[in-house]
Amino acid sequence: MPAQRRPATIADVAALAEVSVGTASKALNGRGQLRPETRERVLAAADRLGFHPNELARGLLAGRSFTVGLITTDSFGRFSIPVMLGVEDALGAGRISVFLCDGRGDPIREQHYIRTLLARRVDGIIVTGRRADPRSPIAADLPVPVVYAMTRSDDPADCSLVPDDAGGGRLAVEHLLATGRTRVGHITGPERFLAAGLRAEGARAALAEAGLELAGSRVLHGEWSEQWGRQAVHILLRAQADVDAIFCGSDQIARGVADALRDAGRRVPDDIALVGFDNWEVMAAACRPPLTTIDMNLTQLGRTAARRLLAAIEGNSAHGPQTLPCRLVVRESTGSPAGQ
Amino acid sequence: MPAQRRPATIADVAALAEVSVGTASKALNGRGQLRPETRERVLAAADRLGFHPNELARGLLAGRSFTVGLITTDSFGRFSIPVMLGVEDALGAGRISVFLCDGRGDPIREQHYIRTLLARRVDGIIVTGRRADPRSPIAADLPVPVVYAMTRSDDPADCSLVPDDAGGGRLAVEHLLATGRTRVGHITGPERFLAAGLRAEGARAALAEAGLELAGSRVLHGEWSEQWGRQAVHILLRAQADVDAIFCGSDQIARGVADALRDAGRRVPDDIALVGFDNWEVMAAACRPPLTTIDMNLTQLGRTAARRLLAAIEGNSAHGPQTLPCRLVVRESTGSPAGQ
DNA sequence: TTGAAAGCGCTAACAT
DNA sequence: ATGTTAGCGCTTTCAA
Repeated sequence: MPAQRRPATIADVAALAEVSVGTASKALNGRGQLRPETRERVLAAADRLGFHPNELARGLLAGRSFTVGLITTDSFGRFSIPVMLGVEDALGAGRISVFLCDGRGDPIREQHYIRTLLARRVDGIIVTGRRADPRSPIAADLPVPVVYAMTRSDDPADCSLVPDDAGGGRLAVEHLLATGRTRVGHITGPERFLAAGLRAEGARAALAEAGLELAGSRVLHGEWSEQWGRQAVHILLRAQADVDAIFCGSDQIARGVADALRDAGRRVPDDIALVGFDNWEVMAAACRPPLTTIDMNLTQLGRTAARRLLAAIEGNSAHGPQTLPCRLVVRESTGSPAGQ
Repeated sequence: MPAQRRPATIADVAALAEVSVGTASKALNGRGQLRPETRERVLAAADRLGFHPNELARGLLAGRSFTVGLITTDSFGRFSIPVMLGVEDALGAGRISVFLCDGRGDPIREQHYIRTLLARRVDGIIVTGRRADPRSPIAADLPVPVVYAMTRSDDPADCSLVPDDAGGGRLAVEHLLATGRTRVGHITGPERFLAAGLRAEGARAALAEAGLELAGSRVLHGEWSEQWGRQAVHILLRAQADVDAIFCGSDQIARGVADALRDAGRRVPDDIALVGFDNWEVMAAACRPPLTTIDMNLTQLGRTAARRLLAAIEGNSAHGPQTLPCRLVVRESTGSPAGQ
C-alpha cells in the first residue's frame, strides 16, 4: 500500500537543512551566493526527503505552466501517431509536458479541450490530424500560440506544417525514371483528397520534364484500399498493356496492386516496378516483394512542429503553411535487392 | 497576432461585478448563500471576460492536480494506442487531463517521467505497453496509485489489467467447432511470448473438451509475421493434409496463411476455416477473405484502467492482476457471409 | 448576504 | 551569506 504521505515541500527541506526557505530555494535552483557547504546541506536534505518542487506552485508564480496541449483532430490514426511521437520526443525531453486530447473530429469535444487547456494555462497548443486538407482554425484569437501539424488551418496567418505531397510524387516518379522505366501508371485515392491531387501533380511534373505522359493517360482514382488496387490494375492494363511501372498513392493500394499483378502473371519488379506511399512499415515490408515507397517523415514533422511552437512561445512565431520534404525508401519492388 | 493579454483572474471578475473575490468564488462554484441577482452579475462578468479559473492555483490549493500520467512502455504501438484511446476517453470527459509520456522501453526515460509527473502532482499513473508478460514495477512506493494496462507488474500487489488470452484462444476454437470443424491446427508467435502460450492453452482446452487434439499434433511457433504464416501452412499441411481449420495467433500470421492457402489451391473457408487474433481492422478486412478474429477489447480495457485508477484515487484501490474478456468477430473466413 | 483574510508551495526582491 | 516577506490565483473559514 503506497504510504499516503504528503509530498515534501521546500519548507520541509529548509527545516531539515536548518536554513530558511529562501536559502533552500536558492540552493535548489543554483541561484544567488551561497556557501558551498550550505548548498550541499540543502541538496542532501532534498535528496533525503525525495523532494520535487511542486510544478503547480512554480507555474502559478511564473504565469505559465511549461505544458502544451496536443489535440488530435480525428482520434489516433496511422498518421497522427508518428506526429505525436515526434512532438512528445521534442518536448518531453525538456521541461515541457504534453497534455493528450483526443478530439475525435467532434468540434464540441475540441472546444471542451481548448477551454480545459487554457484553464490549465498551457503555453501553447499543437493540433494534429490525418488530413492534409485545410480545416477551419481551432479557435479565433487564442491567448497562446498554435501550430497545426499534419493538418492545415485555412487561415493563412496560422502556422501549419504538412508533408510535401507533390514533392513525394515527384520523388517516386524520378526514382522510377532513374531505374529506366518510361511507361508509368498512377493509381491513387479519391479525387476529393487534396493529397491525392498533389501527389499526382508531382508525378505528372516529373514525367513531363522527361517528355513523358502518364501511362493509361489518366490518374486512376478510387478508395484508399487494397481492393481498389487490385481492381485498378486490370483497368490500367486494359488501357495500356505495356506499362512498366506503377506509382500508387498509398502502400495499401500498392499492396493490392502487387497481389493482382502476381495473379495476372506479371513479375514485380522485373516486368513492372512498383512504388507506394506512406512507408507504412508492416504493410510495405509484408508486401510481396517488399515495397519501395515514400516516407512522409511524420515523426520529424512532429518534432519540427514542437520546435516551431517553442519558438512561438519564446515570441518568434512562424506564420503560414509550410511543407516538409518526403523521403524515398527503396525496397525490392523497384529493383533487385543487390541494387540496380 | 494573438493578443498577448493576461488571462482574466477572479479578481478581474470580482471587480467587474463589483463584489469581493470571495463572493465571486462562491458564485462561480455555486457554493454558499448568494442573492440570485449577485450570482448572475458575477456569472455575466466572468462570461464577458472569458474567465477560466486557473487550474494551477486550484490544484495548489486542493493539493492535487486533477491530472494523471499515461506512460507507454514501448512507444505508441498497435496495442497501446487503443488502450490510450480508452484511457483518454474515460478521463478526458471528466475534469481530469492526461499527460502523455513515451517511455520507449528505456528505464532511464521512464524514471525521468515518473519524477516529472510527481513534480506535477498527478493524482495517479497508468502504465501501458504492448506485452502481456510481467514487467518489474515502474517504481517502488509511489505516493500515488498506479494501474498497469495491457502490461503487467510482477508485483502481485499491483493492479494490472490484461486481456484474457486463454479465453480468446478458447473462443476461437469453440467457434470453429460450432461451425463443424474438427481438425484444427494452430500457428502462432514465438514460444517465449506468454500471450502465445496462453492462447494455445485456451485452444487446446476447448479442443480437449470436445475430445479432440490439435491437428498436426503440435503448436507451430514462429515470428509474428505474414511470412511465417505462409511458411507454416506448408509445414502444417505436410503434417496433416486434412486440416479443416486453422487458428492463428495474430491477424498478420492469419493473413499469410490465407495467401499461402490460396496459392496452394485450398479454399477459405470452404476447405479450411481461418481465425485470427487482434482484430487489426485494416489487416483483417483486407484479408482474402475477410478474417474472423478475436478482439481483445483494448479500448474497453483502457477505459476500465482509467476507472480503476479513479477508484484508487478516491481511496478504493484494486489489487492484483485481472484479465478482461476477449470478443469474437465473425467475418467470412469461417463461413459464408450469409451465416452458417 | 457579503467581505476580509489566511494559506496552498514556490520564487524573487529586499533586509540583514 | 542568509533570512524575511510579498504575492502568483484561488478557495475557505470566519467575521460583519
